[in-house]
Amino acid sequence: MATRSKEEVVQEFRIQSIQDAAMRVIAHKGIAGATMQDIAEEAGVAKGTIYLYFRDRDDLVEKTFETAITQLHGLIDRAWASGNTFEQKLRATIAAKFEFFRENREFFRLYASLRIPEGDIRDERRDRRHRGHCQEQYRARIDLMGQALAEAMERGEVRRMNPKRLALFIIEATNSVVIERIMENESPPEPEDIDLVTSVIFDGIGTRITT
Amino acid sequence: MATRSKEEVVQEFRIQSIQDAAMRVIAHKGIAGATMQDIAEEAGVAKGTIYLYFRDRDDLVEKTFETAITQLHGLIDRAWASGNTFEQKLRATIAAKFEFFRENREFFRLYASLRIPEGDIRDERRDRRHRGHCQEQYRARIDLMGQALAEAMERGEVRRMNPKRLALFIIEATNSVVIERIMENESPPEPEDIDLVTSVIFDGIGTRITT
Amino acid sequence: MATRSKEEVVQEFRIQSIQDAAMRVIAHKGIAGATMQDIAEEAGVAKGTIYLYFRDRDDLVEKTFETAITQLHGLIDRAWASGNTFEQKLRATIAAKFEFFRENREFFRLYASLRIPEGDIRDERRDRRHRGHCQEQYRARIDLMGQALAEAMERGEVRRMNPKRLALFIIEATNSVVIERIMENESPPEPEDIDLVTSVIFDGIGTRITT
Amino acid sequence: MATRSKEEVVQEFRIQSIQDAAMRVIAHKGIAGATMQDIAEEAGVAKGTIYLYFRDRDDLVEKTFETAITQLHGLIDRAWASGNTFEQKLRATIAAKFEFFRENREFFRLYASLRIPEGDIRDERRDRRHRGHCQEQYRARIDLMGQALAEAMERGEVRRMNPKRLALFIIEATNSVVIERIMENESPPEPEDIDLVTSVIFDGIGTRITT
DNA sequence: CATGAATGAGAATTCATTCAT
DNA sequence: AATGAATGAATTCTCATTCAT
Repeated sequence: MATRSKEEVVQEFRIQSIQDAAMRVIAHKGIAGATMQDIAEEAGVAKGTIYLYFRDRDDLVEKTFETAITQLHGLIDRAWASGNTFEQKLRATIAAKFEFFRENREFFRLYASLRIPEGDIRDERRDRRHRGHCQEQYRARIDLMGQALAEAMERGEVRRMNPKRLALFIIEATNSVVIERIMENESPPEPEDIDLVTSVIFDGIGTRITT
Repeated sequence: MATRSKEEVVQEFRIQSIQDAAMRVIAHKGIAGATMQDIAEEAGVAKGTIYLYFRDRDDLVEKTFETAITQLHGLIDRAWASGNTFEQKLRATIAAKFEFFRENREFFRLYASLRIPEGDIRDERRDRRHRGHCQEQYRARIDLMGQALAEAMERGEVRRMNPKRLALFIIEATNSVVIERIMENESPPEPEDIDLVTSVIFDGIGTRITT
Repeated sequence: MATRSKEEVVQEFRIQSIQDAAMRVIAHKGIAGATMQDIAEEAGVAKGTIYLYFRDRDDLVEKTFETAITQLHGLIDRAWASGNTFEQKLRATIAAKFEFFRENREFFRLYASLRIPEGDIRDERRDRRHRGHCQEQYRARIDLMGQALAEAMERGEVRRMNPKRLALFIIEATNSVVIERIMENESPPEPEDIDLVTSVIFDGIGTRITT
Repeated sequence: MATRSKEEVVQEFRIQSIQDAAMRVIAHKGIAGATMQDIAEEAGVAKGTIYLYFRDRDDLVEKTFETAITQLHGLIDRAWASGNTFEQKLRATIAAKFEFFRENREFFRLYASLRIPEGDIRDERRDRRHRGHCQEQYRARIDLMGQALAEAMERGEVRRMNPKRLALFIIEATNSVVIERIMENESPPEPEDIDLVTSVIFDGIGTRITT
């Protein structure tokens, strides 16, 4: 079994609380506006301390992204596994996202910037940083959903179409409502939004008969 | 006929070429990473020259946003007007977006950041800046689409549901594919993606019969 | 007789109106705060035009100083010549200063900075600039007053003491009231201040008998 | 005994040495000409360090003013208290000023600019800055002297006249000799100048008998 | 380990000066 | 002669990062 020394526990705690602080500050001031000083104050440590646990600012931001995304993905995975049909899975997944962002409003800015990395797209160095992990995770999630869709197509639950494209479409369309709910002052009740999204995704908006 | 003095023409040309440069640099380095020096060099003018045409960095970024978005919206409006049924309009609109971003790849970063403004969400001052115009335009587009949807519902072309929510959903879902195409090295042919998006939006992904 | 061509007249007019503008702007914004743009606008000419008449900013400021001071000194000289006794001359001189600054409130800042030049005291280059002319004029006035005092001492009108030191003292003491009047919102009537100054200078503040 | 932690001592030392550097640089280059870089170099610290102790350039200049003026006023107050008659007090005060400026030649430029603030006289914002403290102190000193004069008038030591006006006159007249001594390469011995000033102020320059 | 004072490279902005028209 | 757009050096201020305590 994994036995961790007291030092390791303390270390992990530090890392986590710094990342939490980073998330809150970034949520408040934006990624560019969040200074190391801000984050250190929010975390209740000295600026220098952050550098004991993170190589530099980029490293902190990246790791903060990853941790939070991993958390979210854990929730989503559990939600996904809970349903039987594709529709059930989708509903549960959307509900999971709603819940996560209800509890972690701060995270939305990190999440939104996940798709569009800050730096130069063509800058080779970036491939080993933000994109390296986060964009990769993003791709992986799309692939996962794509696979699930392909299987649902096999089973006849879902019409046959390009599954990866469809996955992307569904994920982003879903996210749009999540982000909207965060930015709004008051949103419709969650079930209502969940119904709308699943309903449109499954049955479309049209009135004509589908064969 | 358009009567503009030579000075006005030169001025407009300068403004446009600086904005174009800004767009390229922002696309390359991100909004936070784009320095005035970068933009000036890209535009082939001196740093100080930019300040002859834009109050400050924020003003430049904002105006660059606006100009590009206005361009895009012009295209979209024309596309929208070209169709008869809601479906035709939607297809044309998606095609217009594809075309615009095919010609203006740099713009995607500006466009993406439109939804999530930089600074503090709760900061009142932001209301008069980026958000002031761009977020407003974004809202206006959603309202427009919402109205069109409401009318289509009246006509029986579209199922009855919350039209504003649906508008948001459709716009963002559409955008997701647009952005994806930009980030990809090679995408499926445009018509294929247009088909997928319209088809899903209209008929859903499900196989069951809709009434 | 001095015959001036039309060009010379126009030229002098330009020079004068630029200097006037400079005086107003400096009075309003301070020497450091007055930009060439400000002065050009105030003068109703283009920035570049100023450089046709003045070598550079320093030259403009210096010449503006000089012209105004020469004006003031003309007034003072006339006032001085108008009196017979030293006391009469002094009273007339103070009255002249009051009048000049009542009409040219803007000038006070230039005048005040006359004593303490802006740049490095030890900077040799400055000797040929601001100090070159203005400090020189300042010295010359003190010498003049010193000489007048020496003569008054000869005539027994004034006690024997270091005349140059005394001249300095009288000039600055007088100026202090002039500047004060400018900075105040409402001052005592001019004659009152003139009485106070001459009376103190002549008879001192003490109550004991002077021999 | 003064109990200050080591940090406080270091901090005060830093503040003091930066202000000292600022004083020297301003004396050398004038207020407008003194850059943060200059001051940092003179103080032997990095530019950024200054901002750890002063909000911005204005804050540094203002605090430097204040500290030096407070020092000077301390000397003056002690000198003033040391005399019995008004004349003794005045002599001691002048001597104190001479001494202070002999030791702090650099300060004269700050001191001189105290009367004429930099910016727009009518600018309301200035009331909370330079003027805010320093002009206030200047006014306070004049009031103090005015009161002392009023009392001396009561006691019959000084003739009856507008005490505030007189105070202003005496202070500025005195200062004029102080500043002159600084600007001169070689001045008369201090006692000589002190004698001249007190003598003129008390007995005037005239030869006629005062009642 | 933790700290936070110090650093200095780098960013935005201003403005005196030039020069093509 | 007059203009004013363009320039870029110079200035203020910020903030990621280091390192002595």
